[in-house]
Order: sequence, then structure tokens, then C-alpha cells
Amino acid sequence: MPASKDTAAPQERLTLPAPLPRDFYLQPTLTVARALLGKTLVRRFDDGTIATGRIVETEAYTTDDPACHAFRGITPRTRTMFGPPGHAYIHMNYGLHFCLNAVCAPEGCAEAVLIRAIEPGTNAARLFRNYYPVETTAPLSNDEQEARAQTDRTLGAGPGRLTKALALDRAAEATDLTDPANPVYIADGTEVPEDEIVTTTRIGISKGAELPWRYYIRSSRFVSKR
DNA sequence: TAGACGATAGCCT
DNA sequence: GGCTATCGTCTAA
Repeated sequence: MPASKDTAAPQERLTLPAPLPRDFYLQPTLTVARALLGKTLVRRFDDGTIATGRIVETEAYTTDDPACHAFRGITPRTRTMFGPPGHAYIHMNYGLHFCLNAVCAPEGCAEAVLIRAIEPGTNAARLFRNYYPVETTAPLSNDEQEARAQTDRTLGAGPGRLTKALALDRAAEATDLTDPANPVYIADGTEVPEDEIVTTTRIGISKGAELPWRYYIRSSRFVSKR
């Protein structure tokens, strides 16, 4: 894929899909985790540019799940999870990475879907610039173009990577993901056939690790781990 | 208040 | 596959 492909699209010409309604997040959390596959994550940056990503990997965390941060009850960190559905719950882990979750279930019931990977869509070059802030205007060599193509495949592959590419941190905590006026929201996307959805166990947890609550799109090159 | 731990990712062997 | 950077959060004392 040519490196310059996404750089020229005038932002004002973008026609973005409609945000998902709040009712979407009131479905059972496992259903939401599956249904979010193929949906569009829309990010409006401080400079007014917009980038999108197609969600290709999710994990579900429910209120009776020992791996869920809210398992032991409400704390300052988990307050957002106990709030109304359709909001962003963003937490830091390992002191390094932010992870983006969509809050599900009615207010008072703390459940969420972790968005683990996206496929860069509109304005992928903007995501690349966030990931590697030093941008050069010099023509890319063949090796550099190959390295860049490799990075395009991985810059949204993993919860920490995608928040870095989307420049999302605690400032976006509790953002209403159903409001298209917000800096980040989730919109409709493409339908994913049932046989394209892989159900497997979650990654990187010690409690509740046996639960098959991770979902990804089989044919996607952009999932974090198979 | 101190210490342990963690929904990760990059680098090295 | 192993190691580790690095810090917010929680728990125990």
C-alpha cells in the first residue's frame, strides 16, 4: 500500500457513519462484544483532523467476572464502569499503556467491552504520526516503505497500541461514545458474518482466564494475537 | 504508607 | 520465549 494514500482526503468531505445508539450497549455484554466487531471507531483530534478504525478484536468483562476491575465494587478508578452505558472507560495498566473500554449494562451494573484492536481506516497516516511523532518529508526508501507497511498492520493491534495511535488517554475518560460531537465515538460499520467471528479465551489475565470472552475477525490481519 | 501486582509491548537471545 | 520498563491502583498493616 503506498505510504501517501491517505494523506490527501479533505476532512470536510468525510461522510461518517451514524453513532451507535445507547440501547446498543444495553444488550448483554457478550453480545455487545461480538456486535462491536466491524463497527467504526471515530477519532477527532485536537487539530480538527479525523481518523477512523474498524474494530477487529474485543474482550468482554462482566460484573461477576474476577478479571473485571469492578469485580470488588466501586472505586474512584471504576466509577465510570458503574455509570450509564455507552461511555468510555479508560485505564492505565503496567504503568505504560492506556486501554479503551466501552461501558455496557444499565447504570449501577459494571460491565464493559475492551477494544483490543482496530484496522486503520480513514486517515491512517494520522494514526501513524501519533505512533511515530517524528515525521519526515523525505521520500521513503523501499526498506522504509516496507517497514511502514508492517507498522500499519500493527499500530492498532493491541489495546495499548491503538490508544497510542488514537492519542487517547485519561482525558477521554467517561466520554459519551454515542455523541458524534465528542472527540471519540463509536459508529456503525460493516456486518461481520458469524463464521468470520472467532471466539477464544482472553489475553494477559490470571483470573477468569478460562472464559471464552475474546472475539476477533478471522480474516483480519490486524488482530493482536491469534 | 509501603509493597505487590497488573486487561502490555518492545527488545533481545 | 524471556526479560523488563514503569506507575496507577489496591490492600494490608
